[in-house]
Amino acid sequence: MVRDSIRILQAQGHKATRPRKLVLEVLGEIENPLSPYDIQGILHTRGKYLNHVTIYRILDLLCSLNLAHKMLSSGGFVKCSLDATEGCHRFMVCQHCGAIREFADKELCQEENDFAQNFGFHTEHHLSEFSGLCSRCYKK
Amino acid sequence: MVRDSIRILQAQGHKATRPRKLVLEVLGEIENPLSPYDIQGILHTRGKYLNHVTIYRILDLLCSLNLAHKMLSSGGFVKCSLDATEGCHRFMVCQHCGAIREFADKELCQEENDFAQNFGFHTEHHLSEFSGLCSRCYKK
DNA sequence: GGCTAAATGCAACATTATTACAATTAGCTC
DNA sequence: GAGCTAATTGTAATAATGTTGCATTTAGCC
Ligand SMILES: [Mn+2]
Ligand SMILES: [Mn+2]
Ligand SMILES: [Zn+2]
Ligand SMILES: [Zn+2]
Repeated sequence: MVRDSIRILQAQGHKATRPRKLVLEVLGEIENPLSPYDIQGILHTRGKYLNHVTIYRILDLLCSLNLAHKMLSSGGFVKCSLDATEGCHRFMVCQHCGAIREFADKELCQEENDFAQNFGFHTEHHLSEFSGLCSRCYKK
Repeated sequence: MVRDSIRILQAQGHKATRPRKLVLEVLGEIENPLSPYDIQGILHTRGKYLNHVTIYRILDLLCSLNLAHKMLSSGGFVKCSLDATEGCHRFMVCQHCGAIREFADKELCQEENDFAQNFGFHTEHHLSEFSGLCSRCYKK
């Protein structure tokens, strides 16, 4: 996964730098979306330092290459996660316990593509967030 | 629309204050999502002043009552718009010209509800953002 | 190992968001 | 309509997030 991203990076003429590897490493292993400062914090606990400006720039690059994606998080912050699902990022956010679950579904994408087509809109990326109650919290 | 919101506000024991009326007024007439500072700016051009803290608090309240909603904007900021569509907020954002078009679709909601149900998730709000090319930019 | 464009770090700044507390006001009672 | 009071707003201070310009470093190349 991270290796793939680095290959794509290089194939597009970008360097495989230490900061880029570190950011990809974190994104690759943490399931939840992460803000730039989240990433900085995680790396900090591992004794690695990256300037926040650098992290912003790396995330911008990854997004522009579709290797990562910005999304709406429960708190409203910009987050990024590795783009394992080619333009489809969906999240279920529990309003009660805050749990976030990411998933992808190509059928929904198709429906959305068709729908947008009616407006002459050509869709490339699908982001969505369902808020409600997770199975645990719903039972209560 | 705004009148309705005020009624709901009062029914829940909240006061119909001048700042709340002003924020609702703006949200009700501007079609695009607005950030707290957007709202402050619009009011400013009309000779009305509201402190940004007040606006944040009002938007929080409106969201908690489902009278408004936070969303991902093209720039990644938190925006709010009046909730005319009961838990369904969908946006098409053109990656080229930045145009934002809001819409709602109950069929998509149904599909999403069903999908989430498979995970035991009970969906209450649907947010989605399609990014791609609007009809104009796609032609070029 | 040196060269050079690309990338990072740093500093300064801009914007957005939150907190604590004092001042004001909407809605109620009389 | 005047007075009362809890709710709301404004103010000030601060925190968190995001951007820009420029000096320094480094990856990829010869
Ligand atoms: Mn993507
Ligand atoms: Mn809503
Ligand atoms: Zn839950
Ligand atoms: Zn366009």
